Amino acid sequence: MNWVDHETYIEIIPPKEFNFNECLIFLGRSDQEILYRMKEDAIYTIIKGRESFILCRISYDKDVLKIEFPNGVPTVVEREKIGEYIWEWFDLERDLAEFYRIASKDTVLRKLTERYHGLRIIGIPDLFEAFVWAIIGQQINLTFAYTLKKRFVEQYGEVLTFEDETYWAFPTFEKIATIHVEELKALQFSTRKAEYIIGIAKLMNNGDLSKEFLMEKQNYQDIKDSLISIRGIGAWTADYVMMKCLHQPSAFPIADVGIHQALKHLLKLEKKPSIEEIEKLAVQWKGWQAYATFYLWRSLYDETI
DNA sequence: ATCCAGGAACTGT
DNA sequence: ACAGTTCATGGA
Repeated sequence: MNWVDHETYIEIIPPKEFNFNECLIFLGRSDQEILYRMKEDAIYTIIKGRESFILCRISYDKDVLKIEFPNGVPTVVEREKIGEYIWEWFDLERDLAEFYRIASKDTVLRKLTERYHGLRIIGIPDLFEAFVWAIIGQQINLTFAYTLKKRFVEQYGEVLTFEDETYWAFPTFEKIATIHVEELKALQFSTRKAEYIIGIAKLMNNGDLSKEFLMEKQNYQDIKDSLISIRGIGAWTADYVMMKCLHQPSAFPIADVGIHQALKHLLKLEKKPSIEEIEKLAVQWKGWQAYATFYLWRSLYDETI
């Protein structure tokens, strides 16, 4: 992490290919989002400190990310931890030079990387949150997915109120490991999804599953194999989590209907491409499938492309 | 009403 | 290993 601690606030110096406006667009994509809010070109969210939650205001000026703490300044250890979280959240460690080199020679990606230059994968650093969001999103429309997420967070998450605004933190696996399937069904989760989510919370609570455990693995396939062995996690969810949480650049949720839609639109196809057709296109994306996917998703909420 | 949505497990071959 | 079926629930 490249940062400067100013004690009452911190600054994060992102790599050169970074577009903060794209972060604002991505994070503002649903008005049902509950884990962060946008105000005056800044992002407000709460991040867990040693004991309490710390309200963070993230803004961008003169090529630097500025993180302020409207609700009180955290300790130096917490400030560094918050910096690391944001560094990871916006995938600032990644050097995009090779991706852009590949993209410049690719008919699909060239347009996207020109248009969204500096867009980075906005991740989900918390493993449990990544699992839950992926499972919620299985086979339902995104609008309903956000509704379910909002209910879940409001029911089991922690809340912080500051100056008449309410900020929510995602529920912990410790908490969800103690609830029952019927409770989630009451929030209109399907029986299956309720079982999957509580099952994963229990695995994590027992220490049988953690981000550290997964990150220790040597390669993409090892991680994917161990993810798929978990009930409720198929190929799509495994790749989604590897892309959004585990920073695997080769992660590629190829069955994703969003990818299919984006390609159909970009290539002006009559119908959505088959998996085989996508595999053919994606040969050139090798090593950067996760970024290709994220840029394709980005094009879905762009009317002008 | 009908199709579909950022799928996965289950069943049968 | 592969294909077809079932589950599940709201959005458009």
